[in-house]
Parts: sequence; C-alpha cells; structure tokens
Amino acid sequence: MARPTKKAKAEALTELLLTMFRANNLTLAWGDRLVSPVGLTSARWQILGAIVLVDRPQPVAWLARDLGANRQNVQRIINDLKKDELVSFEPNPHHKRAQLVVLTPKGQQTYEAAINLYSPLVEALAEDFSAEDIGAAQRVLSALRTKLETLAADG
Amino acid sequence: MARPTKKAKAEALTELLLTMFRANNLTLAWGDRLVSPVGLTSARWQILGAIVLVDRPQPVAWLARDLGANRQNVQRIINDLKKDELVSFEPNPHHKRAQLVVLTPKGQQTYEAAINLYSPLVEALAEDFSAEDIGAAQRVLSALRTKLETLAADG
DNA sequence: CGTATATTGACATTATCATGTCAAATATGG
DNA sequence: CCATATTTGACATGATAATGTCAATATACG
Repeated sequence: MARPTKKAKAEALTELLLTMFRANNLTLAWGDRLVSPVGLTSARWQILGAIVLVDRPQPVAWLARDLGANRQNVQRIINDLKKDELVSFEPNPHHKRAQLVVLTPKGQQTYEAAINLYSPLVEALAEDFSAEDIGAAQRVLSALRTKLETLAADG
Repeated sequence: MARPTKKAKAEALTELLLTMFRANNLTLAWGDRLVSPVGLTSARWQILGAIVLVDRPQPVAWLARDLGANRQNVQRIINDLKKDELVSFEPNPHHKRAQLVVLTPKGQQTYEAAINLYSPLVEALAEDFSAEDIGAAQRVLSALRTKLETLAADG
C-alpha cells in the first residue's frame, strides 16, 4: 500500500523512540568523555549552558525549569559548581533567599574550553547528515516534546 | 546563502541534540505514567520488551548488551522482575551459571497489558507526524547511534 | 590436555536522580 | 493591612544508575 497506514506510522514512531533512547544515552556518554578533560560532565555542561543562554542571571529554580529538570538536582550540581568556583551567587534584589547564579571567569573559561572541544566534533558529525533530515528530525522531536509537555501538565 | 554552511548544520545538530535530551526524558516519564497501572516502569518495560524480542531465551548479560545498558543494572531489574514473578530463569545447557531469562505467563500478560495501553496512544501521537519526517528522524538518530557506538568502541 | 583469556552473575561502593518535607520569603486577593 | 497560596533553597530519604572487583565458568589456542 502506498499510503502508510496508522499502524505502520505508529510502528515507525515506536522504532524511532527506541532509537532515541539509545542515541540519547550514547550522546551523553560521548559528551561525558568529551568534556572530562576540562573537569565537566554532560550534566554540568548542560547547566553551564543554561546559565550562559539566559539574558540575565536567574535563581536556581528558574534554571531548573528552563532545563526541564529537577529543582533539587540542579541545586546540587550548581552547589558543586560553586565549590569548584565555576559559578557564584549574587544577591537578588527581588528575593532575599533566591540568589542569582552567574558564571565566574573560571566558569566562562571552562565553558568556552568545552565549546572548543565540542565544535569541531559536532561539525564533523553534522557532515554525515543532510540539512533536510536534521530539520525533519528537529520537527519531529520538538513536536513530540511539546505534545508530551502538554500531556504531563494536564494530565 | 542557499547551501547550508558547515556551521549552520552543526548548530542545527546541536539544537537537535538538546531537543533529544528533553524529548527522551519526557518520553520516559510519559512511559512511567503509562504503564504504572500494570506495575511497570519504563525501564522494566524496556527490559521485558528485550526479552520478548529475541528469538531464543538469553542470559542477562546478552540482554544487557542488546539494550546497550549496564549489565549490573539489568541484572538488578531482572532480579526484581523475578521477585514479582514476571520472569523466571531456566537452565542454560551451554552455561552453568548464566541462566536463561524467560517470561512467565504473568510476565506475558503484563507485557501485553502494557502494549494495549501503549498502542492507541502511540497511534494518536503518530497522527501528528508525516511518515517522511518520522523516517528522516529515524535515519538521523540511527546514524548518530551507529557513529557514537563506533566512537565509543574505538576511541 | 593445559593454559591463557573472556564471559557471567554476585557483591560492594559511589554517584546521580527522584520525591517529600520544611521554614523563609514572596506574591496574591481581599 | 491581613490571610492565604506559591515559590525557593535546604535537608532527608529512598530509588536508580555507574563502576570496580571477585570467583565460577566457558572459550580459544597450542
């Protein structure tokens, strides 16, 4: 049959989800190895990235929401980052307890070093794919994300 | 410029990876909620699926390799599944210690119940995507997986 | 057969994640 | 202003995952 049936599409999506689980874990492991020379892990790197990406410094709970992650785990990792002097807290004029998280110079250097390790490799990796396929994959996964976020919120 | 530059593709891939992290976590959480009525979790469900998919019963270590997961964690989960009488061990003619993992009738029923919960939802979810986009996403992620598996093995 | 190597399950340890609770601080609605 | 609900960081606890080690077993190779 030319037109894909409902079931065929559902099976394809199932296969995609299983592939995503694998690719996700492999990517995290790859990231761990990649940035370990600068003392980071995938998790710490992601959190540094979240801090860099926001326009203005935010408290931990906001960063956690941005990341779609657990507030408590983000807190723990950011506390670790503070011990390593990669981030520091600065007073929040709007909230006495919820301090703002900012990168220290060391934190900025570390993040840049991670990016410098990452950039050439992701460029090489991207060579293997067409821009169209990457775009299609992005469409599917971000739509999936939106859908599941809605489901998680409502129901 | 019409032709996507190296950097543009690399940025698109980076964005895709970040989306994948989110979609992966949301999918696992969704799966946890989905199959919790039958006493499963995403992790237990995946392992049951691996047991079902293989033609012939396999020992724990082989299943772990199939899943690309930790041998020890799979062992722990399968031990839990045995306590719940969803799987049982049967003697392996080729190996005295490495027993073969098989589903019990209760395990089969539970797995089928999970599938019955899952099927209509994944069909509904698949409606939102074109078969072409799903295929493209599958191509990208499985190529990514292959690439990273190679890197992990060599490097 | 005999030896070296690899595999496997059991066990222990540590790290990471998930979840709930609490008090302080803030925001909201009268 | 007051009462209530929400947010936030701190803390505790249990679940899950990652990593290393060990003895038993199996495999490969002379």
